[in-house]
Amino acid sequence: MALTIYDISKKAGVSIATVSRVLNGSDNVKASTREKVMKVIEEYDYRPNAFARGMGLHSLRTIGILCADSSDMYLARAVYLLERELHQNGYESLLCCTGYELAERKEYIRLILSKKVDSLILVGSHYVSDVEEENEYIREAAQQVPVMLMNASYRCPNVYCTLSNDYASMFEATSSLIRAGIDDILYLYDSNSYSATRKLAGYKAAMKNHKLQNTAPLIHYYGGRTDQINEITAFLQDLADRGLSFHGVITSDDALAIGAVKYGVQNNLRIPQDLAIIGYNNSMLTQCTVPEITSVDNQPDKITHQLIQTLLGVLGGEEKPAEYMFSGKLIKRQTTP
Amino acid sequence: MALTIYDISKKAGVSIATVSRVLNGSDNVKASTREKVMKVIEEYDYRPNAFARGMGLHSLRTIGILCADSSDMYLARAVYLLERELHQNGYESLLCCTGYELAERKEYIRLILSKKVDSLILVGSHYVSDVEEENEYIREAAQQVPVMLMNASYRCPNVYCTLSNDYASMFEATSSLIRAGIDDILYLYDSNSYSATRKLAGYKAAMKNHKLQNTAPLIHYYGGRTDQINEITAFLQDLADRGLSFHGVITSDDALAIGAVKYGVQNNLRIPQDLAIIGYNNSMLTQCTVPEITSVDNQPDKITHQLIQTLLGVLGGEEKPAEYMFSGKLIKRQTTP
DNA sequence: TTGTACGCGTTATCAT
DNA sequence: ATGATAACGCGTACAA
Repeated sequence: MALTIYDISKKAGVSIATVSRVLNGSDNVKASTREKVMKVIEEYDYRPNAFARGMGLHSLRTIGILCADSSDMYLARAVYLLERELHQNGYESLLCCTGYELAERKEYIRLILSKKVDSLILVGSHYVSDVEEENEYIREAAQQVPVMLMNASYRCPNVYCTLSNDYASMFEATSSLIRAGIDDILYLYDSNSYSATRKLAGYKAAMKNHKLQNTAPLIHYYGGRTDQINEITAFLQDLADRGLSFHGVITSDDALAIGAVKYGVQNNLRIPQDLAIIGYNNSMLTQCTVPEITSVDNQPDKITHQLIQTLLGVLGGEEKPAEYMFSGKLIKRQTTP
Repeated sequence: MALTIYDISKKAGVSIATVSRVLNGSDNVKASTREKVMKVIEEYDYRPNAFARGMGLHSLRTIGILCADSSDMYLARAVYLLERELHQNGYESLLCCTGYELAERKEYIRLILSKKVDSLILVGSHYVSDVEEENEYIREAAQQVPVMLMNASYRCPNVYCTLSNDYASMFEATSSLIRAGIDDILYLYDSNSYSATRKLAGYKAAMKNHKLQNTAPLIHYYGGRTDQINEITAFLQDLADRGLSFHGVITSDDALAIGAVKYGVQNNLRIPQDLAIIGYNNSMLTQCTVPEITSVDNQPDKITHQLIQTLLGVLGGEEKPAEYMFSGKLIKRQTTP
């Protein structure tokens, strides 16, 4: 059995209260006493029991990080950054891969809240739905602990959002192609999440802004798996075979853009002259093809950093803005003029 | 304040012992009593306090998943699979991104053990060193909880290993190129971990097996970041510029293989006739290039599944083998003859 | 089958 | 500055 605070107090010849004070860095301890106790603690490598500690403090300094799929490149990066910064600040991370189903998400959150986490971080905009009643579970969670949303926006007490301005980024990306003289820009996406909706809106607005109204035939949803690049290529090939004409492709994700590059190569199209391509997320995938892919960097590093800072502030009792918005950057490479 | 077991017991008109029995599925409860208690529990959505529960049970059903960097594609996949299967079996996952430094790893493990996890899963072979004293921390951890190693091997009581036979996979990959008539096979790697060492040994053995002794000039360590593909390409270009001749490249990771493909394309080499390439991990990267990359699938799905099954067995008090070894598969694509 | 009473290892509140 | 002691909320012998 592991040592308890009683054992240490006996060995050090003090009361458990004093040991506790030393442990928690209280000022009210004589230097010599503190030293004496510390010596015993180190000698026996004593660590306070986490459960008992949690009972006393009503916290184990643990944060629940929820994401649909932590093997997704973008989400994985976010989770990594969040965990590292939390750890630096003395918090541990309970990882929850909830999948994309609402029911599963709900159940997972109920469970995790009963484990007494200090806060919940919802990574990715899949957690916010257009249907208000599907967001009810967020409201409920926020009644117990602060809820942090990464890349989604939802107004509710005790919910804090940190996100990238996907609308503006996509507006700018689309506009840049139009300015280069490309009219028929295919928009390819694979999600209906909050941020996906914002991206699409940015594309539409840019097209409309340049009097390109009839975008409906150019907007396509790819429902397959994004790690099956060849299926994406086939999807585009099929569209072309059916007579759709396009000289630009903008995608909601770099993987989709890879499919577009392969489609172009496969059809001996000159890139970017015959086919310009812009991806999203500025992942390492953009460097994997020849030519390399122009993409939007929405700065996950900055977002995660701000999110954690906000969280620490909130946990410390500070008042914090309910929403932080960052701008993305178009990183030009070889698939655009 | 949240409800306690006392509140529930009062409302249900029973003692806390009975509520506890209902909660923990004891048989010794009359059906009608159980129903009565359950009704109250559900009515108030009562959840037992996790800390108090942990104290009683000496467990919160939490597993520590440690990996150097959860944004690495391969590790991210493994973490995801582990978390999902643990969750299905009623365990939560404490994620720890420890980085690649020994000191940091040690400190992280000490911390995490004090949080009373039921077991530690060390993902990736970086955790096992050639230097025995650098593995001391594993022995110590194993004295407290079962330690599961994914893709590494280390013999020690209470340590269980589940891994892929990287030696055999690399032996086979190398042999296949040699059989195709390629003698000068460059070996490019980026790690000195346990599994990296095994891979290299497999390459060497295959070369030696075919009387190709002088491999030293062909073996190269790339110390840069693997998500900077262009640096990898430049690295190979530099080797070629210095007069090194090679018609095959085998890499310890798919990202490195991407660099090789780009090197080939850049120099107008015919792939695979002038330059054959084999990657490792069979990640989505293999499908990102033209031509697509032949790679080794070391079946992370099977490994993680077995690892969890072993873990559950061990936690349940069963006797389990100390090591499980899986075979990899060479997935042939377009970069090999 | 059910209830009582104690133990678990802390933190926190009083005294002193 | 230090010590005694009461919570904290649950599990579980043991008793009934």
